[in-house]
Amino acid sequence: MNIGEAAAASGVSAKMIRHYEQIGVIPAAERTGSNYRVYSQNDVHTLQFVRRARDLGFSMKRIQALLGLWQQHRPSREVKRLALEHVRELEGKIREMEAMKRTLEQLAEHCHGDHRPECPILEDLSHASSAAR
Amino acid sequence: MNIGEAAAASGVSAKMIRHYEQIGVIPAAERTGSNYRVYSQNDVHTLQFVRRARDLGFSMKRIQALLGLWQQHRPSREVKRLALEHVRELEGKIREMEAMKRTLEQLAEHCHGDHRPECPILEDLSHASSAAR
DNA sequence: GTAAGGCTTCCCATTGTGGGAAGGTCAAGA
DNA sequence: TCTTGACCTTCCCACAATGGGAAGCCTTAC
Repeated sequence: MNIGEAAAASGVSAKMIRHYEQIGVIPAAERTGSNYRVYSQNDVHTLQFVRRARDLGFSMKRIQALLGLWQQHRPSREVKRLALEHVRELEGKIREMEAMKRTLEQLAEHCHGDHRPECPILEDLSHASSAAR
Repeated sequence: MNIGEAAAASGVSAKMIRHYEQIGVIPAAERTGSNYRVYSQNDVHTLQFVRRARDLGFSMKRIQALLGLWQQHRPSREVKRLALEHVRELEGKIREMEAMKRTLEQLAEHCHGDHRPECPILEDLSHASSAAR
């Protein structure tokens, strides 16, 4: 099948399929005589794997690693390690964002939000001192 | 003072100060005869404002808006609106990431993480069907 | 005067995705 | 057979925010 069909079947845009090929996450597809990329059912499966991993927030680097582990039937140890590393990063980002959110909510709570220019939010921003990260 | 000093005093790197000037978030600094940028205490204050807003996760677009509202003593209504918009976006991202985290933790929990290649994480990725976003 | 360190601009890289242009290809219908 | 529309190709540009580094000018202290 052509790239468009593979894109529809995998949920990865044609643009992205070419990109993944270019950065080496997936191998270069075979070509027809007229230089069209050709995909098999198996390739679509690989693309679905990538898609799902992206949906779970994995970086392309880790996805490449996961793909390798999957296709070569390597020990699950590595897979679990990668996944838990990712979970730890997610946790870090979540905590950061929650701290921001809390700070902003507290500031906004005390902001009248009316015609007056006085505003605890601007107060905070203009007297930088507290730490949110 | 020169850009290096302003950077040290504001916590914004010289590189970033030039960038903010270039994209119009801060006005172009005055120059000395030898083309060095010159900053006042007031400029540093503005940079600190930007820094703090970045720490709270605001996008540069919103920071530009906030700076305008601050410097022109505009009604706090707008400020509050911008802040709450940002909070809502943070919430959305936090929820997304928590969903990913939950999914991954559940999958990892059932992964032996040993020498065997069987792994529920790879199982999930290769049978894409569930939705995480 | 010279050396060190600061400043200037310009280009490149990151991460993941998309838009769009210019041009080749293919299939179906008139 | 010719045309047309839909598809494919590559190449460049964009986003947001940040950093690295090069080449060259300026300043300051010794």
